[in-house]
This record gives sequence, structure tokens and C-alpha cells, in this order.
Amino acid sequence: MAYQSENLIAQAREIREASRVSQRALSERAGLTQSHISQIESGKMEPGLSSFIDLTRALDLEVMLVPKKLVPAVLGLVKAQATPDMHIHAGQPNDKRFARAERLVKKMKHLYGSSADLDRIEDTLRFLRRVNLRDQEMQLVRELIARLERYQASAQAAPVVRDIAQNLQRLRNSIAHPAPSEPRPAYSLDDGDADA
Amino acid sequence: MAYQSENLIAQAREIREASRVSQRALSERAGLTQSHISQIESGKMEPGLSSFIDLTRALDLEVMLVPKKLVPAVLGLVKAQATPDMHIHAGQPNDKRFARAERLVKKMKHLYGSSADLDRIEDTLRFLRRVNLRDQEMQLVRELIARLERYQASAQAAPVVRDIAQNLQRLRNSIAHPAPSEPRPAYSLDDGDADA
DNA sequence: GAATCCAATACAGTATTCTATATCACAACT
DNA sequence: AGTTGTGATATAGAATACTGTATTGGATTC
Repeated sequence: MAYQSENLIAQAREIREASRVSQRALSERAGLTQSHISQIESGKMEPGLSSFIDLTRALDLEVMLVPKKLVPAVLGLVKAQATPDMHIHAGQPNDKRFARAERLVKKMKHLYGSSADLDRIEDTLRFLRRVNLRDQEMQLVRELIARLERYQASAQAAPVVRDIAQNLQRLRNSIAHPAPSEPRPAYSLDDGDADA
Repeated sequence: MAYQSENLIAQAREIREASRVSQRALSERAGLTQSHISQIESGKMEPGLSSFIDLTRALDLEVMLVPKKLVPAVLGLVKAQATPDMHIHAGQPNDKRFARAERLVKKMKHLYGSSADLDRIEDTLRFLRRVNLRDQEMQLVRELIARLERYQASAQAAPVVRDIAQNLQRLRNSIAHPAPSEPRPAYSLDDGDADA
């Protein structure tokens, strides 16, 4: 099931990982079991409010209620403080990034001939561009694009390109088919979409 | 009961009352039952995280994760903007609309058994919810949902459901596989995190 | 006094969380 | 090869969230 809470949970997970706390260590501090935390983080179960609070408190976080209107302000506040030595130049808006990436792919197709992998990348980029990506997801995309740029002219570009294509597609699938729980109907093929 | 969540819940209740929204009205917008809300507010039961989020979102609030250190700052920010008379738009935000629709589908699956069409609708809704829809597109979705609500119990629901599923899927495909490269309004709502 | 709208409460049934314990596969390091 | 730490998973059972529906008593307003 696609839950409304996945953002919050993903955030908590990121912070846990960033602070190098293992699920086990956290479980002791928060008073939950490791298995429980694993299932929550992997989206296999939806925590109760109090479990979630326990979890976040153990990470030195507070759950707060903020008027929608103020969300950007708070976000700014938190972000400013959170990464004092993180040099993520927030410069380029995502949209431009995608535009550049698509141009790059086009150029590669033109130079080295088109391939199934390049086609896949192009297609997936076009898709991802339209979606609201979480920071974490955007980060992944950024990395993949950077890698593509780095290896574009390399001799062994082929396997790298394939890997990038696979990663992008995986991300895409995780967004397009976010439901891990339903008994998958037989008609749903593993990879592509049912679209036609 | 006296749990960690007492505060948050009390806060939510205060805001509900300040906005003069009855439990019943809120229950409809949040997709919970009035009885449920009453028990939550009176501390007789601890809501799940997602129930709580549904609740707060219906009150135009966001649940956010804030480093303990920054809590006073955020508190100040929120309080400064304190609500002289906050009232809630009658217009349902899209998010709520989707939540309701998904809930409806779930109910239908439960009542009449799940079908390929219902699965498809569920899947597609989950997808569309994540995407930036243009006004025109959102309008279509709204109409389709309204139709689903109207026909949910009808005798000839089946063909209607199928038609709705088809329409939704077509919309989805047009987004996932845009024919030409198209610009999109880059608009990032509430997804924020402090990245590691 | 009747009619509303409100919140609280009850109750039956289902679905899910949550605990506790254990295991597995995969790393990294000795 | 063995040890250790990681996260993912399995299973079984107790607890409880959640739905739906319905009723209650209180406060209003006509």
C-alpha cells in the first residue's frame, strides 16, 4: 500500500543511517524490536503513532504539527541547520537537470548509435521528470546522471550504461507500482507496465 | 493512557475546535469514522501513524520531523503565525480526494471482492496521486472518482468500473509515456528531508 | 416539545500492529 | 575459516486499531 507516511518514515531512516545507528541499537533505545523497525522502514507495516514517536525520539527528533502554510519556512529552517557542511549546491532546479540529461542521451544516441539501454534511459527520464521525487530519489537520479556524464565517452561505457538504465528503471517501477503488499494478480508482468 | 502522543492529539483537537469543524465533518474529510476520531481525541485509543496523518492533513496541517534542537525555533515560528481565525477551504485538496478515492476502492474490493478492474484503479490512483497533474487532468480524475462514487452500489457497476479503470489507465499512460518531450511545472510540495 | 447537531460510548467483527524469537544472506574484518 | 554486525524475513500469539452501525445525553434552535 502506498501510505501517506512513507515520507516521514524515509526521513527517519535517512537520519538513522546518517547517524550510523543500526536498527538493533535503535530498537533498544526506542523500545521496539529490530524486526519491527525493519518492517516499518521497508514499508511492510505501518507503525502506530506512538511507535513512530518512540522511534523518532530515540533519534533526537520531534514530531511536530505545522500549518501547511508554514511548511516551506520550517523546511528551510531545518535544512539550513541540518547540513552545515554539506555542499549540495541547491543551484540547478531539477527540471534543468533533466533537460540536460535528456540532451546528453540524445547526443550519445547520435554519436554511438542508439541502443536498447539508451532508449530505456530516455524513456525513464521522461517519466521521472514528471513525478514528484523525494530528495532521496532525486539524489539517486543525480548520481546516475553524473555517472552517465562521466562515462559517456569511455571505452567501457556499455556496461555502465546498462547499469544506469537498470537503476533508473528500478526507481521508476518503485514509483509506478508502489504496492508491495497486494497479492499480485497474474497478469502483471514483472518488468514493463501493463500499459499499451 | 498518557502517551507521548497526547500532546499532538490535543493540539490537533484544539485546532479542530478552533476551526469549528465537527468530528463528523472531519471524519468525512479525513476518511475516518466519527467514532474513531472521538476515541482518539479522548485518549481511548492510540491512532496509527497514517490515521493521524489523515486527520491532520484534513485540518490543513503537516506532520513534520524536527531535530530536538530546533524545536523552540519552529515553535516560535508557528506561534507567531498563530491562527487568528483559521478556516478551512471548502475545496478539498487533491490529496484528500485521492485518499478518499483509494478508500472507496478498498471498500468496494472488500464488499464485492476484488477484480482486475478495481486493482487497476487502485494502482493507477496510487500513481496519479504522486504526479503533478495539470488542472485539466485533475478535473478528469475528479469526474471519474465522482462517477465511481455514484455507481459504487449500482447493479450495473461492473461496466462502469471497467470504463473508469480504462480512462484512468489511459491518463496514466499519457503521463508515463509522453509522446513528445514536454515541460512540466516543477513544483515540490512537502517532500523535504535533511539529506545525510 | 420537536427537531438538530454535537460528542461520547457500546459492540461485534475484521485487520493489523507489535512482541519475541530465530533464522538467513551478505558484508567486513581477524 | 571463523567471527561479528548488518538488514530482511518467518512465524505464532496477544493486543488493539479500525469499521460500521447505533444509541445516548446535552445543548441549540424553531
